Amino acid sequence: MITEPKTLTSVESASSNDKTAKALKLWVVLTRAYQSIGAMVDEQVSEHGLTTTEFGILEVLLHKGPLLLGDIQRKILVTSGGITYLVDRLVQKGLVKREECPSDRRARYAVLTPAGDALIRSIFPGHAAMLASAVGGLNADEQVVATRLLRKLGLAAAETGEPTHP
Amino acid sequence: MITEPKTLTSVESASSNDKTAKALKLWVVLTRAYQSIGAMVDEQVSEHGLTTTEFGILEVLLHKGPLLLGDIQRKILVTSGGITYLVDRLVQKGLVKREECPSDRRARYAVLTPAGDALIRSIFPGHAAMLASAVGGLNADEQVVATRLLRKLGLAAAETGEPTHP
DNA sequence: TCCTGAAATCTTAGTACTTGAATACTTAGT
DNA sequence: ACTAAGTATTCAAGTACTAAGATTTCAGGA
Repeated sequence: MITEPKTLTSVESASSNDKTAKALKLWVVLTRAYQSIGAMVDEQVSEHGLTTTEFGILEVLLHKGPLLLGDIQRKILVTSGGITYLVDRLVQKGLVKREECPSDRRARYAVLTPAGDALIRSIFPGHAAMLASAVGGLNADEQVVATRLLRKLGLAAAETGEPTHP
Repeated sequence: MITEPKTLTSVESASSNDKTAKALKLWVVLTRAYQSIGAMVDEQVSEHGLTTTEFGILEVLLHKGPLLLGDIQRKILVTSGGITYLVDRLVQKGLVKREECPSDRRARYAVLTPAGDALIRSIFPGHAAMLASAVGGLNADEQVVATRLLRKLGLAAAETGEPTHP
């Protein structure tokens, strides 16, 4: 093995290159994994006439109960206009209805209708099973490790991206 | 600690619940991590007047050299109409040009223009540095582990999702 | 009480694509 | 030569949003 002689600056830049190379690689595989699984989710929920975002709203309403639009918005990460538009669509499909908030007349709750409740309950088990199979390339221990690292990664990135308030 | 008595079926379903619960959690944190970092990427490339998809095309052309449109299409996962549309936009911006393929006259290469080459070279270091900072919540060892697990996850999911050809 | 700033939602206009189908041309197999 | 399949393009229509701003309501202080 022959290593090339390096000046100090080239050593520094090599070390920085290694850091950024690792970061780029991590971003690439993160993107690929997300796209692969995301495509499967898209396909499955579209069979039930829903987009993934719509499915996400029904899912969160199923598990958390009625929520203010703003709370849903923050949970699924869309703009304020987006949540209005999405809930409108779900209302048109008869899956969700709006209800007044007694303590704040600006705010509205989104609530599952019986049809919406029935639909999400009928879809959810298959969705969970599909995800279990999609992540089956990792064994249980690996899944736990991956979950821990991704949570840490996501939280740190969210902080970096969103500089602290003034 | 008191544990409830369980029938055999409820034990089985509890074990299955654990499996799907782990899968769901993994999918959630994967999505969050992707969205957090993706938002930062979007913001940075939009400062240079590019969409993330356009940036992805310039990036792959920088690192792989001229590519057939179909190759780019498969790499960035858009439709055939989409790649024509995207390359058209980059041509209009003067960043890319099309060139004939001598060995197959149906096909066209996309090639960076000097302006496109200069642009992507000027953007890329900042992009890489931003990503390095975005994934800085994980130390070097954790990044390596995360990369290995995500690669494995993505490859396995891609196989599950895309059943083998007939 | 009245004002001011901020929060919650809604409205409007626009963007970045996708879908799907039709077209033109080229290559490869028989 | 004929046929089937691959590559790119065009085009119309549609989708799933975002961005920016308007509207209504609330909360707290002068």
